[in-house]
Amino acid sequence: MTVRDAIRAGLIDAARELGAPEPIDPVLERPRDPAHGEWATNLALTLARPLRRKPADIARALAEHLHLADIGVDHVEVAGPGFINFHLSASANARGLLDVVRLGERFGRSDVGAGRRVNVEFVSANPTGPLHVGHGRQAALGDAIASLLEWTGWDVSREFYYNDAGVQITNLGRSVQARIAQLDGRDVPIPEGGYHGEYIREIAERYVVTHPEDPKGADLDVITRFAVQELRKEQDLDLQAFGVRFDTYFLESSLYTDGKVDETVRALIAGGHTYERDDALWLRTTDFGDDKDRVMRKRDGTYTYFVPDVAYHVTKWQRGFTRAINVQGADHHSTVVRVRAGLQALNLGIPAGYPEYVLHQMVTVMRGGEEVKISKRAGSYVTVRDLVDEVGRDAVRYFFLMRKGDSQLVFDVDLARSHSEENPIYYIQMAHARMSGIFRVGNIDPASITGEGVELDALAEPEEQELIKALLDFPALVAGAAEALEPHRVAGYLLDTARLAHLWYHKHHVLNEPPRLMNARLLLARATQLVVRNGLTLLGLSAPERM
RNA sequence: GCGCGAGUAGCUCAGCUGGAUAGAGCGUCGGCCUCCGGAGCCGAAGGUCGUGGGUUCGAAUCCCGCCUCGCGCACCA
Repeated sequence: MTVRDAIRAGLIDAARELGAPEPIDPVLERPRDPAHGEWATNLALTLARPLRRKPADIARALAEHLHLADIGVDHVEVAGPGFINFHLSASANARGLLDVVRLGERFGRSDVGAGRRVNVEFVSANPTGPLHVGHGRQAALGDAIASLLEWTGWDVSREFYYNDAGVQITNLGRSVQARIAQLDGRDVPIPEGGYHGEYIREIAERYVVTHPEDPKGADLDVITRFAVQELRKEQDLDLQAFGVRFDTYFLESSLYTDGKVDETVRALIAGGHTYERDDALWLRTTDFGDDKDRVMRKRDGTYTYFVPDVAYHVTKWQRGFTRAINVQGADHHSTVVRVRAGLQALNLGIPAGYPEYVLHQMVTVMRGGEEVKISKRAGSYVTVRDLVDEVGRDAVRYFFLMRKGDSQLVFDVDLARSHSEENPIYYIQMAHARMSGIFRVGNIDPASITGEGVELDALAEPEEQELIKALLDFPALVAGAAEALEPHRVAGYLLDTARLAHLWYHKHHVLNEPPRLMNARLLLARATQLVVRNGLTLLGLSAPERM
């Protein structure tokens, strides 16, 4: 039992003695000001109304009923409008370090997920071009969210959905076909809505080489399949460079070949929320909160994109994912209501909030103080691989994760590639490297640090007490970030913790101190190394031993 | 016009799901350390949290109106 849990239990008992109504759920938080102790609760403030007493009186009464000396609470004080502050002894605060080294790489994990299955879909780029910076943000975000869920006990499956059917794919094939014709000396323009990038020309060149039987590019089907295959290969290389792996690649085309789309349409019609108008088939999505109804089947007999989308999500449900999370760019937010409406119209017992969406805003790239213009149509844009090649995988991933998805992200290439302490990823990794350096220089195996026999009250310096608090907060932070699906909290936490680690390292020495002090500080160094490493690992970042 | 998101220090952004005197980095200013260096340390200034109401013991956080910016508003995905 942690000190925090013990305080909580004591508060519940004390509140009960005062006649507080059940359930009693005291909130314990870290006071902003270290002078307010290690923990504080607003319990008295929340009990003021039901008990019809002044908060400060309740706080004093609670404090009198608390018996916490044996768990290391040095003293308790009532402050402000009725907060109760708990001041721990140095050793009580540091006791948690023993858990850190005991749990090692597992410190920070928890089990709220209880092994339930969750599907995390992200990137899902159309195979019509290389992955650009927006996909990069999504790859980093999706992978980190998946990782957060794993850390909190979920059975996670990472999924990539390929839109390899539809108009855009047709445009891709025609674009390549036009380039083949141009190679053949004919003046054929890129069709309207087509793709102009240099990579299209390269695919055309490869097609001609690998398909000697079709030098004029007559077979559009074969060309299209070839182009999709080539681009998928390219995207795989992009993802590989980024260190992201998927468990499942789901092809939209399979929904057609397996009859899932027709099946879904029949089920939607049977569900009674469809109607015919103007030679088209409509779904009454307004029954489920949409602002207007949507066409399912167009006049030309083909389906609109959201029909296969619904069919796709039915397969997720049928594959046993009672929870599904989609990470997408905010420019796709109009699909949210439609997909959910489609699923509701099927009457399959799928919850109304299924699937969950994490939408992220746009990315702009800055280099030399100027914005790098991105234009997909003109074929000039920064790809994920360009970025990884230029600044390294860790910097790219961290920069994409350090802002919350809701805010637009400015990617400063110059900062990302700099090896200075202004660069947050460098600064964090340096903290880890420094801790590792202590063990290297001292010729001590960090894994041998168990904390056994360490005199914890030796860790009495303010920098040590602050660092310890931060380290012990890691599991709660991971749990909160996972619940909110917000990896940026981990990124920010690592930066804050690294700062505390550097401050401690600058001011105090570990090696060559008297044994009592050295052993205690080795424990702290080991715990710091582990927590920073665990956080980096969680975000898909490396934790170098030296830099 | 409608929907979603954002608006917090000069700049880039946090703010732990409603708590105490709103924080960090960079930048600015002042001081210190330094054999070497793409260095380091300490301190200070800097805020009507876009704005006007509301909810309550208490609001940057929740609700409503308005303003500004971004993204969407196709029988494209």
